[in-house]
Amino acid sequence: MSTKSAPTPQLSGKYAGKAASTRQAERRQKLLTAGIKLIGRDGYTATSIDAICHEAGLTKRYFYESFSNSDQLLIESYQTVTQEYLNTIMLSARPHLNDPRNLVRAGLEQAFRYVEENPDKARLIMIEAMSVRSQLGRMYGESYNEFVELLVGFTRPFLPDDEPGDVLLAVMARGAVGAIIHLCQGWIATGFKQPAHELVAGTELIFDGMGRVLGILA
Amino acid sequence: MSTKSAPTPQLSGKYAGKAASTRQAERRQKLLTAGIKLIGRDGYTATSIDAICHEAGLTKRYFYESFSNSDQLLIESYQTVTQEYLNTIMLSARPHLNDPRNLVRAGLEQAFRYVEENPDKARLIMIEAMSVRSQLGRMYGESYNEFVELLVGFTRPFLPDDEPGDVLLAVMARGAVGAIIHLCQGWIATGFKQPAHELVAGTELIFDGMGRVLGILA
DNA sequence: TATATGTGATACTGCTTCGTGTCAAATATG
DNA sequence: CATATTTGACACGAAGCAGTATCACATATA
Repeated sequence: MSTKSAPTPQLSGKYAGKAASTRQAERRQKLLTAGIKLIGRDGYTATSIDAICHEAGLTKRYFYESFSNSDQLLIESYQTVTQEYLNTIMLSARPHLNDPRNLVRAGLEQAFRYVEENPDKARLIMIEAMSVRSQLGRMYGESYNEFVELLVGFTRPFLPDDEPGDVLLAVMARGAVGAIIHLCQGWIATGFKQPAHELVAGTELIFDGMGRVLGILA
Repeated sequence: MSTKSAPTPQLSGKYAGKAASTRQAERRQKLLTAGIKLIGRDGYTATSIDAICHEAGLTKRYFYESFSNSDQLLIESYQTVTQEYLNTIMLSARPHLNDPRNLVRAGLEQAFRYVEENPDKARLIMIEAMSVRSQLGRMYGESYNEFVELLVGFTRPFLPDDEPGDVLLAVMARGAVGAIIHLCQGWIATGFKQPAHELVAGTELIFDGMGRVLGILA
């Protein structure tokens, strides 16, 4: 059919000096950042795909290049921020692995500090993700289990032999995580009026009590 | 203008043997019941006004007769169910007002039992209300404060003089409520697989620890 | 029976969003 | 310069929902 010379130019896929995969990854990251910001600030239902693209400086075509729909973006935003949150807490706690009281204090201080310093991200993972999680069904198991496991991992080295059993220990850890989350939710909703140190101190007392029940603290 | 005789019939507003106000109240109740069921079962964003009206056996006209929009219905559904939840817990706890351990146990047992017996209602007040609450801004203060106050009220009679101060006591109470709510959220999301008594026992341990910290329990 | 009001079904307008498609400009390659 | 790909701006159809309006029928009163 075609008698054209077919010079087949541009096979590398480079554009603006970057490879195709690089540009694609950058676009995806921009969308993720925009999604975290807008969903965290305005809420999931109030955030349209168009708004995210506008915030990211891209068009819808590139949204669907990286995500099949807005649910996918929410899930990935959630996982990204959760991981970051977890990492900062672990980093703060790591220097005190041998001292239960300072371990708890350092972890709690960072847990609340991160929320105050990143209110949008905190709102995303602590408030917005909840409703969708229930509809998406899955992912609740994963949701805060990483925190629970972190907590149990920190606790285990100090446990005496007559611990109350893994089942109850897991329930207590989940409850403790719930206490922190709930306090943060209220803190966010009331504009961080209460000083962080009060929240830390109160939460410390709860952990203190659990430590006594578990036979870790006097 | 009008030379009509104007016989002014039907001033009572009765219909189907009932007064206008009665019929109106019945319709409102039907809508509220339908809203609680559907929002709790399908989620707030997935529930349209049409669906609520269909479930209630009414038409949209009567929805707007009783509620200005779906937010109003959600708020009222939330308040209604929350009050009911609170009442059942208070009823179960009342016989044990002089015994901290049994007081806690009876309250917790009912707190979890209600959730298992009324999953839709529990999902409404524990999951669906959260996201909207944050958007509606207000109402977080009110949200679980009633539970917190209930808890503090139950606790106060047993407190020694050297309690850690109202501020910390309030933080602890909010944390405790958060622990219960979070455990219930996970319980709902995983289809009530875990036996209720395990959740009760684990939560009891948390309360036990707080009781020790507060000087109530040995 | 005649009239006025309550009720139910449904149509309709307006709006928003999703997901896709089109087209011209920008950039790379020969 | 010529051609192919990438990009950005925007248009378009389909769908869903909110809120209102219309019309026929049912019920109450005289």
